[in-house]
Amino acid sequence: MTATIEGPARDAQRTQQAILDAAQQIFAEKGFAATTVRDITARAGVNPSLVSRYFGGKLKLFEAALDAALDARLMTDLPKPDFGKRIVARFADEDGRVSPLPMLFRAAADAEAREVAQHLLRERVFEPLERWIGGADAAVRAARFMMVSLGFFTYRDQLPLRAFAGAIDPDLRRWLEAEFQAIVDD
Amino acid sequence: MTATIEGPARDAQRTQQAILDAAQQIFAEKGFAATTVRDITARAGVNPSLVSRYFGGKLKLFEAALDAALDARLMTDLPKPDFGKRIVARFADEDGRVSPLPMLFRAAADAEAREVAQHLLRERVFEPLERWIGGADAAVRAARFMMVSLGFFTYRDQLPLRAFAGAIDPDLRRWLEAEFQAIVDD
DNA sequence: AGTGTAAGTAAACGAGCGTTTACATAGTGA
DNA sequence: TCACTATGTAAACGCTCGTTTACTTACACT
Repeated sequence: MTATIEGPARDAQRTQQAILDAAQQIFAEKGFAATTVRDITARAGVNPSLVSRYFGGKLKLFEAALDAALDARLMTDLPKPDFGKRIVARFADEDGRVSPLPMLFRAAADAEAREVAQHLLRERVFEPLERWIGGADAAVRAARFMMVSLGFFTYRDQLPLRAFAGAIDPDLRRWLEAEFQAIVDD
Repeated sequence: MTATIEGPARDAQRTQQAILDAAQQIFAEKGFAATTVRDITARAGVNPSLVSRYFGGKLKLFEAALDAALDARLMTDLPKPDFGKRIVARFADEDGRVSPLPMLFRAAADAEAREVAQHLLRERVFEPLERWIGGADAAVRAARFMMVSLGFFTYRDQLPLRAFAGAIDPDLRRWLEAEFQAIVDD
């Protein structure tokens, strides 16, 4: 079937990675609270107790999963003149990998995971973005980015009332591109 | 102490109202999942079993609480030429009453309450707004309203990284006003 | 005044959760 | 080859939750 990497039947490192991978997927799908340890370990094919053993509990596993998913260049690698189109393309046209931003946004709504999510969001997303934007009002522009992103992801993933039957509505997409472009333009 | 309305010590109608009031407050504070039936009934000063007896369960109580909080004129009573400033003032400068919009947004993130929240959001918020805006692209404009509102409330209430130390930042406020105004302008 | 019913309470039920404990087993070095 | 240790499992613990059941109490009506 799958071309699994061979090796000894018991490998703690590989087991931890399997748990981490499953955690990233399921946390992204259902958020922190709705995801159970048994969900994750079932997908990883291991015993639920290993989450506490290897990661110190569900919350620590969540933090580790987010930390692993958070790429340093979430958006600050994009060219500013084309930022709007490029960031919407990255957000809307899923490129396969797990996007940590919705995971962070959803976790921020959960009381238990909020502290972890806020910390990572601040240090790994907001502040790099603020520095990248630069200028006197960089903080306000970064806040605008957070609001538009939050609105987009939440609306698309959690209450798609209209304009999201399959692909995103072209008019809505143009508006989003203009919004994001205006954040980096003068 | 309080000028309570007098009457018989046992009054089913008044008890139901007390539960409903407490439910509105606590659901608005903590969302659907994080609120327990015992939280609500403790504030109402009654027994937890009465939620099932009078409302048919926690979910039905949530629906009733939202339905009671949803004023028909959430925003479609505002004058369009001044819509931006007025809607931000209504959102930002809490006028005391419980705002049902954040309650709906937060509930939409919860799997169990999502159906209820989506239904109410569609029928009582989105569609009236769409009709009020009018024109060919009313649906897209209404979706823009949802996104900006979602972003604002979520950022303000759940991950205030910056620009929300106490009151809203003046620059951010001006941007929000312009965003909302652009939705109703041509 | 006494009785029937509505209103409310107390307590327990059953399920699901994260976590811990006790035990089994595979791999490794002497 | 044999013990030792790392790895993994099974089962249960303790807790919280929404809900149900059995019971008590206050009010209304004759």
